[in-house]
Amino acid sequence: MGAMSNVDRALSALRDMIFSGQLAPGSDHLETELAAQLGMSRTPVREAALMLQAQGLVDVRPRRGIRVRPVSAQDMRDIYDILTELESLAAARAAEAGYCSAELATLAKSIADMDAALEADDLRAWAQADDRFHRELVRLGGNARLAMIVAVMRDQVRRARATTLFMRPKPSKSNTDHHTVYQAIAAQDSARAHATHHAHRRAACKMLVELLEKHQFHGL
Amino acid sequence: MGAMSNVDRALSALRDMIFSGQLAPGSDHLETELAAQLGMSRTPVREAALMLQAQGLVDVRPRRGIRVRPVSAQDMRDIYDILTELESLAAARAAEAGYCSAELATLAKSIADMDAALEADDLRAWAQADDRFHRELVRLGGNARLAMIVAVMRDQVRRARATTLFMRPKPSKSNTDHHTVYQAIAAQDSARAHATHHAHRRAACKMLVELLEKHQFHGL
DNA sequence: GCATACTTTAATGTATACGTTATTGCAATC
DNA sequence: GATTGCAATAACGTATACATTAAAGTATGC
Repeated sequence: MGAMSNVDRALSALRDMIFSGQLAPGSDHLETELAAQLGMSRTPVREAALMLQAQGLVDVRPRRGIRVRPVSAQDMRDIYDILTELESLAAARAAEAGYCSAELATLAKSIADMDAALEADDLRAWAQADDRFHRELVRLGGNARLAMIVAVMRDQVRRARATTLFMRPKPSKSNTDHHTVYQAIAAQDSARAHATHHAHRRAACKMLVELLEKHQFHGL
Repeated sequence: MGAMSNVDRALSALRDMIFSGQLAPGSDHLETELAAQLGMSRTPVREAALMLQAQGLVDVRPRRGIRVRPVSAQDMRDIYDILTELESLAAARAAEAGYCSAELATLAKSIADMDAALEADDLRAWAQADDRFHRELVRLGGNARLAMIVAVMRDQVRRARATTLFMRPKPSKSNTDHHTVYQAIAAQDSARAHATHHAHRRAACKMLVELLEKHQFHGL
């Protein structure tokens, strides 16, 4: 059933450790140590590390160990540039696809959840719902490769987003943006979906980069 | 010096075999066989296969072997959608960067090479120069991640492009497009660089997809 | 004291061995 | 004849052993 190989376990364990900060950004870790920690041999750890390298989460450097890649403000700008274009394209394509409201239910639900979370001042719940919104939006775009790239880019900024979550201004503008994007998609207004989401992402990027630079984070 | 590991050798050998069609799209290949062919053990072949999977060139499927991923017309559309957005963004960013003409020399050279190749009716040379143009354009965009994604996407359509190279109409429009993009970048006209390149890519996509569908390629 | 060449060491890259497991072929049954 | 269950097999996932190699430490000469 649960065809969970050791490589899968290593992958998800390492991802968790990276996102939780248990493996700090910039820190190095030997294959042997990680293998011992995870209770398996070097082989699956090594393979997992290679996959994480392909996803830009670590650098595998001969004899220096597996390094957790820190994310600078410039990295953030680069990543958001990519996210902005690709997610906006997905929004436009979703609008063109002519989904009925039933097919947009998940998207609507995540927006409602965000509103509720904002009301309740529950930022963690808000962030989760925000995640769902963006994932669903990209799924509706109907381009699997695009979805994969976006997922990888989002993973790269996950730590930074989590760290800055409580420093940000209340994301009420964000919520109205999501509403607008939703309406544009429902109305099959491709151009508006694109434009609105594009602006939404640019604003998010600006805010995050300013936060990072203001707080002098070397690498998150 | 030449720090060539077996993994590196396997990677480049497999890439060559995939691009040349020696490993046909859709075909399966056992780790053991490839290892024997490349004169090494399974380990480096396996690691190389995992990397190629991350780059979307193969699927590694337990007990069915390493499958060379075929590219359908729909894949082509998806890939070109991504390429169109990201390369156009790169063009815009390159224009904003304010490069001097010396810094744009490589770009200019590749355009000149394309013109010369077209004049000489040397399509292979034209394709090579076209490759250089797009690679350099993306490099000038200054976003390393974007460059990497674009490279991966281009690799995925490489075979299909090579196969259809001699079926295409003479790419003279393509050359004038490149000129226009170059001029926009040199003039630091970000919007025009973006718009021109965007249109250029959309046209290329349309032409390729029509070719693929007309000739009923199942997967290239 | 400093630089250089050598030794040592430790981590990786690769090969190989082995247990596990999906698939294939075959036989028995309906 | 088709189907199901079982046995055989072959490929993979993983562990481990070994070779390679870069880095660190050490001794030597100046």
